[in-house]
Amino acid sequence: MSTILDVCKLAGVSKATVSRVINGIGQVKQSTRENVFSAMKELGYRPNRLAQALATNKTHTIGLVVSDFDGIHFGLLLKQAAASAEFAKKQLIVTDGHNDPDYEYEVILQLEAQCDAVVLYSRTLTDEHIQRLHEQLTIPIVVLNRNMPEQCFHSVSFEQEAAVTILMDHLFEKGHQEIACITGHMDNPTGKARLNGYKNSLQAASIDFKNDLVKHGVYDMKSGYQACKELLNEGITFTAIVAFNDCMALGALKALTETGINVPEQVSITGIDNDPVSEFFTPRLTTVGLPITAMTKQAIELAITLCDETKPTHSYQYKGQLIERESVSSVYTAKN
Amino acid sequence: MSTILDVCKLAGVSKATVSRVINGIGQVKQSTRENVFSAMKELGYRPNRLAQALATNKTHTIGLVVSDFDGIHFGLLLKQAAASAEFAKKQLIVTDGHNDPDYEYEVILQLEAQCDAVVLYSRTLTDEHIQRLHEQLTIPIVVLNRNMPEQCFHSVSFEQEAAVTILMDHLFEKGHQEIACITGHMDNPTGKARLNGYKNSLQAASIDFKNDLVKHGVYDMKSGYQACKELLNEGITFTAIVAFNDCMALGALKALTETGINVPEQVSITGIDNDPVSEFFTPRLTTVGLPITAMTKQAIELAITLCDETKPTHSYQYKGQLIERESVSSVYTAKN
DNA sequence: ATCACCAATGTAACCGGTTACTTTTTTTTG
DNA sequence: CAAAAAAAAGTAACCGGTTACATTGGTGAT
Repeated sequence: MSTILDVCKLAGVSKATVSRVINGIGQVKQSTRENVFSAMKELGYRPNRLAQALATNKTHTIGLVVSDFDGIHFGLLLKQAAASAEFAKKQLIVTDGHNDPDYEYEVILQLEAQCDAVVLYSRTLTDEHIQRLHEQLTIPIVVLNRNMPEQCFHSVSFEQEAAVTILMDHLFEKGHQEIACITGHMDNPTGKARLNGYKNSLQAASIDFKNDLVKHGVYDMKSGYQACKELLNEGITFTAIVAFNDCMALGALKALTETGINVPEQVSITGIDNDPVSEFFTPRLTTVGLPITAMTKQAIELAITLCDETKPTHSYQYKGQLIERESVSSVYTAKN
Repeated sequence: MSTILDVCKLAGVSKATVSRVINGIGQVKQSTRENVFSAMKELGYRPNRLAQALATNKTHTIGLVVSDFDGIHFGLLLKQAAASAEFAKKQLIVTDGHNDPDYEYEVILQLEAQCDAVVLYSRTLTDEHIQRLHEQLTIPIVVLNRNMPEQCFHSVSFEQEAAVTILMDHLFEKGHQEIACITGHMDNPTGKARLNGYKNSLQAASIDFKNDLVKHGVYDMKSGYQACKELLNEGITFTAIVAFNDCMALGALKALTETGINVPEQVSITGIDNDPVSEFFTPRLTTVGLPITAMTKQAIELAITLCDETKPTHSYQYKGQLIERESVSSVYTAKN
């Protein structure tokens, strides 16, 4: 790999001049500029980003940290992040935290010198972790898809509790009263908020909360399948399932189908996310859309803005919307 | 962010000594070492990776470039890549090429200064692109999941043609003769190889190739759905579908189900990949497993090896294996 | 006490760029 | 045509580390 010195020699000028040509700033005679360009071309020269970053203290890079690469949103999330970053001519570095908070914490600290800002989509870090990071890091953080209790972060979040409320209300409207719940991880704010949505909806409808109707999953199809099997094995009656994401809802769908239970005739199912695959199952899944693409766009763009200017912290809140398909039926027609 | 100079001042030693302590090389008196450590701790110091990389010409980073973030393998691919990299204490930088060969090419060149080796999982780059990259780059490349015509690259690939052959043989065994084919992108070696598999299998079985039975998709569910709709609309008879990946097979399944055609009673469907979701559809999809996790592990480990030593180029070839589930039935029992 | 040797530490150049400041060259102006 | 102003180019310090080499100080052998 050729360096700026090779270009200097070939073009017969100093480093400063080459640098001026590269960056298009300062005064350079047209003929000199052309010489330098042709020298660069001849050598296949491209500036070393590391050296540039070190000299300017600007990396033109956004770090994106996710707790785990196999989350369901990651297709859309990464795609949009990459698109937004490219649009602003920033490099995007994506790293995962292996679902291990300590490792993830370490990864983010490591990223500090390599990025101008970080977007954090974390499931495993606690609020305290994030708080500590915020104090420790000299680069701005944008927290994505997580409701932070205090307003001291830049964040782009989703109204988790409302998402469940929307589903519950929809099911109530259809006459459902015995509604099972398949949660996600309960060790983080998202899971807790969604469960609150479930509980509060029941309370608002004056229906007793029954612990037996709640099973815990981990957001993948398999755990949804297993949770549903448990419900069935325990002989609990329910006419509908609220799963905390589409994957688990589809896993539950499989469990019911396998057992010979018709969805939605006998049991209705709902999810959250509007995962692209949900449309391809039969029946197509009724769900609450999580606008991950829009949220990601917002977060990356915010991070990019923060590279160049400081802004007062602001939280963007997104709301879910009910997407009605065929996995829910009225309980009145279902009784048979 | 504190620098090595801050540590020097606080510990009362020179940069060289601090550097020795950081890297654990050279002679340092125990008491000095302790002083330096406590100074580092007090300051929350962590070495700047960029500066280290610039000074040593070693980044301890592996670059992973994918054509597009929303490919179906990326969950497993990224997860394994991250795991293998962490295991070797290397940083992993993941970048996508937005499905644009020129952009992807540029991205890879940019990565040169930031990585010790690159793993390339590209759908859009041509063989010539890769050849040129190979000549131009000073860091080693490992090509993942792509059969390179010549042996001049490190590569980890999959026997694409054989994967289709396996499926065709399976269908022949079950008595199928009229087998439709839903391809992926035909502008790259993978698609071409798989189509060859289809054609050659037909020829080996003395069945005429019919162009009408072949529809082109783009590896996602929607295109599988549409391809299947076309087949149906054109009124072509077929008893089985070979799709070039699971997603499209599942899209086709949806199209058939919707039309009231029973799978596998009336039409059998097969895919390629063994995508985790395939097990959750009804019927569960019969497919050829693509061992993406093992392949990724191999590729990353190879790349890591190549950071430190040059090795003669070697191609690792992986074979698919038939995973029989319920989406294929015998044509004899199917006739009704 | 002298010398050799080795452990411990420091000095300074270097990695590949950027940039404030200085010097040289060219152009403008009276 | 000389002086002033503007343009063009160069010099050298700096970013935050590493490392070859030089220097210092202490130890044991003679």
